[in-house]
Amino acid sequence: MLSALGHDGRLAIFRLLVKAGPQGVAAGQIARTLDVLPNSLSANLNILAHAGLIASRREGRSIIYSADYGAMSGLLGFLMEDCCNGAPEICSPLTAVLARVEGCGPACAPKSPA
Amino acid sequence: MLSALGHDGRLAIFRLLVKAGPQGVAAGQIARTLDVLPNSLSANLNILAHAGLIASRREGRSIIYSADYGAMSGLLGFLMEDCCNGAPEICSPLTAVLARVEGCGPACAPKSPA
DNA sequence: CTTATATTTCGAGAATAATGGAAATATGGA
DNA sequence: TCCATATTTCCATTATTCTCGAAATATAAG
Repeated sequence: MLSALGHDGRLAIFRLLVKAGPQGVAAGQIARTLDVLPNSLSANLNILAHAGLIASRREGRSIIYSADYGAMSGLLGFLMEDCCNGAPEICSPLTAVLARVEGCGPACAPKSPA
Repeated sequence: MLSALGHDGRLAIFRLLVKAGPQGVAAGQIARTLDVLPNSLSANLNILAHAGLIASRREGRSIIYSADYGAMSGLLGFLMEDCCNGAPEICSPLTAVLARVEGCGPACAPKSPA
């Protein structure tokens, strides 16, 4: 997953998909938005999907891609536990980040642009 | 940073340094612990350092490498904010992770192996 | 000043990844 | 069936990264 995200284009794709929400975005629209060739995009979508970071579903002629929240959460959890185990200086600021985004919790509105 | 960590060997190095704490580990000992050639290690340490994830200091004949907690915290913060903005499903489990590592906070013991 | 230890730098070869054009597949509609 | 749209697959080229041996640098000690 880290190497999949360690690529400007793929990170941009993933960010776009996360911001788009669970409904996802069609491949063609991703290509237009990010101004990349459809075949390059397809290859990168494949890499992200193979890493488990995104999912896809067909809808008519389009194929809709969406971020896999669980996977990203798992990745962050792995990094945090792997890091915090012995390094509270890493996690401490993260509680502040979580507090700032504040919408994070079982009882929050799905979309509240800060 | 993501691409620096998106490499098995470098991730192993970084994890080792995080676990070692602020005192750091000498390059030679890293090489022995992870069983990698010293020149390969040096190249990877360079990549991690250039990404800002680790720092180095000379100590006698050895060069001691240590994890940069602030950089890792910043990376996680970026990922969390970039992701949570609109995706509480990602952050929600992370509060649980933070609660589990529990040592994370201004007033916690620096080392409490769970 | 020579020797030993620790680490880096250099350089070449191999492996891997990225890019982009062109063709192929899949779906929907006339 | 035929055409248009959407996406993928195939392929070759280029670029980047990885790996490892050998030499170079830096520090310490006798």
